[in-house]
Amino acid sequence: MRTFNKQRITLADVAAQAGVSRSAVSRTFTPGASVSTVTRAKVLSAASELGYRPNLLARSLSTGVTGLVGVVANNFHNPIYLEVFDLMTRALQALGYKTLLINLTDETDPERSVELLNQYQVDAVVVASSTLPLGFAEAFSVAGIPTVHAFGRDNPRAPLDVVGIDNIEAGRLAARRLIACGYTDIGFLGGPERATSTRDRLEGFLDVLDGHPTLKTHVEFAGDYTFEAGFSSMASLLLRKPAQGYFCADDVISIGAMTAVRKSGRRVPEDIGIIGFNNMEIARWENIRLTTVSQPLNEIVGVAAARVDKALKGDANYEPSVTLLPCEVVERDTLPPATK
Amino acid sequence: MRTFNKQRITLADVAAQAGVSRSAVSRTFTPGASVSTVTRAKVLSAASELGYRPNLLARSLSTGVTGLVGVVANNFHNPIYLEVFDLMTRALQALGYKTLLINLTDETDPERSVELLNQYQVDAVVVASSTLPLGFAEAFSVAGIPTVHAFGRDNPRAPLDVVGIDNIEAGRLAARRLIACGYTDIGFLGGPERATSTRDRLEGFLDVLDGHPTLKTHVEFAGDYTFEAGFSSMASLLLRKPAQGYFCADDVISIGAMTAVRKSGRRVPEDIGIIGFNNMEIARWENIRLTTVSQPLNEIVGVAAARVDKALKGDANYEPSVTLLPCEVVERDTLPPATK
DNA sequence: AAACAGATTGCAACCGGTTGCAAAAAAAAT
DNA sequence: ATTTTTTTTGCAACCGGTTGCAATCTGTTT
Repeated sequence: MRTFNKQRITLADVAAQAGVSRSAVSRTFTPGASVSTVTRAKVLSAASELGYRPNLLARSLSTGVTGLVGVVANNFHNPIYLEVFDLMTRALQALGYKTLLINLTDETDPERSVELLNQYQVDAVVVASSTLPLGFAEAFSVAGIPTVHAFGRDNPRAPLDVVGIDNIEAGRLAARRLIACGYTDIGFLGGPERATSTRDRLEGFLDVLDGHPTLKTHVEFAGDYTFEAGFSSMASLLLRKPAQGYFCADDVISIGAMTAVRKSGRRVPEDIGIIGFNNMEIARWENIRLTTVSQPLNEIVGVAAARVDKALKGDANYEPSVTLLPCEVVERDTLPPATK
Repeated sequence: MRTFNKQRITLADVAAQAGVSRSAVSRTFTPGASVSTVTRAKVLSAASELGYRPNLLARSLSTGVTGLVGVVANNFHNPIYLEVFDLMTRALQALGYKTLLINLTDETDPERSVELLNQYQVDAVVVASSTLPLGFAEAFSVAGIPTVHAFGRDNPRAPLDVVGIDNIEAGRLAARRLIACGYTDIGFLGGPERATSTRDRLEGFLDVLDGHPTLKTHVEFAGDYTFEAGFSSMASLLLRKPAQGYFCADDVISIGAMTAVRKSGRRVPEDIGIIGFNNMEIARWENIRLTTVSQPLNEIVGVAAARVDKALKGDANYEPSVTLLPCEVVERDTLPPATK
């Protein structure tokens, strides 16, 4: 059997080698502590000679800080999250934190999740999801874990950091763009009906359309952020009388819908126009070229990481806050040009 | 400023409340330790009354086990990894481990990574990448961290756990399938030329074709696992004399290539056939329907997690081993039926 | 040269658990 | 009822660091 040399050099070893006290060694590795240049040098050379690496665990135990940030996610089917994980881990790593990835796909009980997080001893958690019920982020916060909800929305019940986009405004944006096509019959094809993000976008969408009483409006929910959901929703819409243009809740849904339209013999955008949401990489592909609303992923993640940092650095005037970033429509080939 | 109630109930609190020693409490929470049923009951009730949760950090300090498993990745652009993360986190969570996601996208120095991992105090690491240079996994292993390389290949220099697919055999599989189309001119469109996965697949591919000296063979590298790479590689191939059918290193590359073929006015599979690799979700989409070689993701991840567990459980007859799982081609619409 | 302030150092307690060991208690054997 | 065996318990040391405090060492100031 192979054994791994877990035997590590400790503080005491270095102290002995350098001929100083353990405190001296500790202070050498604690930024801002008081050590003379000569002892520091002795310690440093002894340390590098022995290959000393401080045990972060032990440090955590006395300082009460682990540097672990839990990243909670529950949707591993939408490619957008791969990008989110990439950006998030890099942002956190750059700030000196470690990313504990927690998969809550199968979890329905906020309390159990809190227990999980507490066990994991995370300093903070960022909930990266627009579909996780609000109760979760709330429960984390109530349990005393600094929480920032990325892709979330304001939650008046538990004051916590939220950073995301203004979904209501995004809904308006899409509605205006569809109206600008000259459409008189406009559809909304949402994701999961219960998700607050969907509901907010619908609110903004209807808000704009309410100002145009002559326009007809359809509202439908695909139920899921998947190709199949988009495809079959659109397929069944096509059997009835479809609208002229649709705002879909997600690029993947959009592509499903678009595929259904084309399969029925109709053309996009000539017969039916489609505008998506997220501007994921696929949307740029030559065979897709989806007109879509883009959210500033990079900024959202950056702000989320910065909020975590601020909360943990014990900034005296830290207060949970809500940051809503603007979206914009990126023009491609699935919507006719704006004319009005 | 908001403060978080980090003040936790400790062993001592519970001991006092229950009227027993701290050891008794500790033992109650240590499976297999010696406690009488009556004290256990006292402790348990005191604990739940106070809401006691053992501090895993402190436990780790004395036991030397953290339960943290580092998952190292460096490619956040291929959707396949989202699925990998999903499966991996769930598998590890199910075994009681926590997933530390480590993004090595920007890292080129194995030594620095080892330092990172050591700091992170992980019990083990699973390298989830086919493109990370072998030196990394090797360095981890040499540093004494149990390492399993998922999607890796045998590395004679450092004996470590490897679980993946038989890329050579996968190359043979694809070659045979293309030959069965009756093609006389067959192409290989690889990913990054240096990646061992690509090289192995090419080896198997050529191995089969060597047995058919009458067939013409083209070898090309897209260089990157992206749509654009596939698109532009194929576009430039089309300017010269393209082969009749191509084995592409990845589904995303395949889709790029397929798009280029169609854009040039040629048809898939009538004019040019394509077989991809990975069988990712997109490959199933109605507008893609890519014939492709599927790798058993679920099994790979499952085995990887199991190996980690075995190494950490201190199984006496644990030995690093290489597990190569078989692939299979899944038939869809981008290759003509097999006739020979 | 004496007095004093500031910088450096080491001691020892602490973070919150685990565990070897010997004493105490309970159960079994004589 | 006494001795032996087994089980339970608490003490105290330990895991590897941090840190308040008092003691020591410097370097000034007078």
